[in-house]
Amino acid sequence: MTGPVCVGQEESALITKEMPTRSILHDDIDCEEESDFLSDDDIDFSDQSEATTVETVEHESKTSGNKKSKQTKANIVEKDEPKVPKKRGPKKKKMTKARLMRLRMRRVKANTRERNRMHGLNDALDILRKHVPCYSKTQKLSKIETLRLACNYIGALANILKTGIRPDGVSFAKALSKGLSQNTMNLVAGCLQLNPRTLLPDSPAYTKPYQFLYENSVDFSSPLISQSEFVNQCMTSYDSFSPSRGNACYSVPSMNQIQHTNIQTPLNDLGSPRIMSPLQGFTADNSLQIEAMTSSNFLRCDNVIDSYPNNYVSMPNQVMNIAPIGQECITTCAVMENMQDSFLDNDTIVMIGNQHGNIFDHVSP
DNA sequence: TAGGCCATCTGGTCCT
DNA sequence: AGGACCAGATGGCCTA
Repeated sequence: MTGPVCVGQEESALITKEMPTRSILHDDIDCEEESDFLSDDDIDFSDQSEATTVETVEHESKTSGNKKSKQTKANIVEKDEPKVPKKRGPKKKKMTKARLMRLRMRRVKANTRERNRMHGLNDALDILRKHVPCYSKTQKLSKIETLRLACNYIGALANILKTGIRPDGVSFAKALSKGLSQNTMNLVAGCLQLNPRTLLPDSPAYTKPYQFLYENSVDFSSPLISQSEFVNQCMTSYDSFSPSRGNACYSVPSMNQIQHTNIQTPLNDLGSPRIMSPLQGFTADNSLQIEAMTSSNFLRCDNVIDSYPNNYVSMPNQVMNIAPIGQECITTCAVMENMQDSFLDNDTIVMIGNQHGNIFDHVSP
């Protein structure tokens, strides 16, 4: 914690510890008698520069010791400025000692609120840091980099869902790295176990986007697949391409960690398992656990699944229902992965979503 | 040492 | 009157 203030202390203590304010403390004012306080008409709390001007003028007149000069200056001001009718309404209150204290206390409370507000903002940013790829406790992303990376991440994931094409690691990393600093780009590259040079704009590593297709795909011959068969495939498949953790810093839990989390399959009115969208349900913490596969490892996105309450995947020529395939998060992810593979083979654009089109639109179940 | 990042204070504005 | 939000200012810390 930096800064001049000790957070969490009593306000009374804060009064003495906080930095003196320019407009409220007025340490230069002798507060012994009520008459010594200046009224609000004399002190402009809203514009320090104006107050300074008044002080300067008065100082000049004091040093010269000539009342006339002060009057002359006042006359000049009056002549130059158009006459303004006297303000109506209640007269401004005098700056009494009690009022001064109230204002000071109000400022202290406002500072506390502002601190708490910023702490809340930072807490939210910390949560966001954990949800973007390349989360690292040792190399903490700055605020701006976190926001940029999150934007890029959302865009990249949306692109995957929109096109159904799984990008290679370099393409994905490049998409994540748009507008990021060199340090963060290196971090992204490290997390994806890539050479940072491959992320340079003119890198010849991969010339086409999505050139490198992921190899560890599950054979998904039929869109309607039995639960047991699918789960078996998923377990085998995901075990095989679990990332080597190494230096990579992912938003945990990884697939291996969440694959045994039991989540109840929602039931319909008849008590049967409800038909689910491939992006619906099956999460460890009621959030989406899609793993966007890359050439090297996987990335993860959260908190999207609740936005996919519908039961189908639409394609240009067909609507495919996804059977309730299991009670574990991994299956949902596997469905997506396999569907991407099978559709990709047919060079078909996969539209995943609901009647309202936008996959990010929230629809109440 | 300059520059980036951050926490904090502050006053202004808007809203309740 | 008071709270939320915002942006500017300031000073501390860290790193290249």
